[in-house]
Amino acid sequence: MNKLNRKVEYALIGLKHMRAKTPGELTSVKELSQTYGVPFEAASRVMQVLAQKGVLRSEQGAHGGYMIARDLARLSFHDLTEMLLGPVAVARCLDEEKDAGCEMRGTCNIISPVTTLNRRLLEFYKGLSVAELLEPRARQTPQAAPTLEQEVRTEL
Amino acid sequence: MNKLNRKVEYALIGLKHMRAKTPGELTSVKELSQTYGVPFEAASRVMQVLAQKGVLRSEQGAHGGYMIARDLARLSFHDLTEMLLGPVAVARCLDEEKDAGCEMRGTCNIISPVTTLNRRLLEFYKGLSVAELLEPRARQTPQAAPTLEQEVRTEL
DNA sequence: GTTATATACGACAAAAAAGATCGTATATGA
DNA sequence: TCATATACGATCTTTTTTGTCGTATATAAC
Ligand code: SF4
Ligand code: SF4
Repeated sequence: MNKLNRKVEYALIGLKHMRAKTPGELTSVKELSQTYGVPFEAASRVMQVLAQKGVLRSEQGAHGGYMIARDLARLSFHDLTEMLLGPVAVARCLDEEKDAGCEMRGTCNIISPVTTLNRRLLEFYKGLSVAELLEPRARQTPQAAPTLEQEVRTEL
Repeated sequence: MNKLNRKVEYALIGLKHMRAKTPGELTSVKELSQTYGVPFEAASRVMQVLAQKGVLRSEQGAHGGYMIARDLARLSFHDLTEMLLGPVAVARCLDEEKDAGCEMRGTCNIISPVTTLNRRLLEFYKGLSVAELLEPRARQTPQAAPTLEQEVRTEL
């Protein structure tokens, strides 16, 4: 349920990688591909979109590459997914971009609940910044393996 | 992005339909199919799962059908999707049920962010009751939504 | 008891979406 | 000029989703 799209994963991989570099240092897609094993063409496409949207800045030529061009704290997870996958649409009848018609639009009794869910989910994604995702608040040593356990522990 | 699974839609359609009936009154899948145009077999499968999980009660025989058997205010959206689609797993490496191996598990740099996202999304879905979705006027989430893990003893 | 109608469920097939790849063009530093 | 980078349309493959079929079982109505 709710499996993340690969494009979003590639974006996060690239952003996290670039975040660790000194400002101004470039990252080529080849570097990402070799380091993390992501498919070159697919990742390249993602970076192109992010550059086009202003999240990254691209440098062409022999030693070109990408660098972060926007404060990730001001980039919500919603913004990211919208750039790559289009607007959040919990049901096909809510998707205005692609005219995905639903055959039971006339008799459907759950458009109201579905609209509610869509709104709530949207609020959730908009309130979650990419920076927050990439850098959890808890200070911790990067190399520790059992970080999964640590991070799952949430303060309530 | 984030399109709802049809199974969940069929469940919501059925639940909303049954909710409007007087207590004790049954609803057959045929009735749902004819009223809303949902495919019979698919919807039938969904209702069977919900009955098996205790959300619905089934009555066999000539004039059989289903009825709601559990307070929907105590059924979170997370519970519903878990019954029908398995646990929320934002990335395939987080899915423990199906052994969906990821080829870049060893080199991946975003397991931490992905885990964070998964946790946050889980919290969101757990805090959203089906009753609240179906009937927006009564916003009564805080009541008893979070601690449902006792009831959802899934043993297969 | 027979029958009509309902759920129960495994297995298969069609459809849709996601994901990866190919081919070619363009920019630019060395 | 050449090697290497991004840019991007088009296409193919794989995976996931969705719907259908066939058969078994339960039971109320007759
Ligand atoms: S079933 Fe109802 S809610 Fe789902 S897509 Fe069709 S119309 Fe929209
Ligand atoms: S890419 Fe990283 S996060 Fe995504 S599934 Fe593979 S290992 Fe998990």
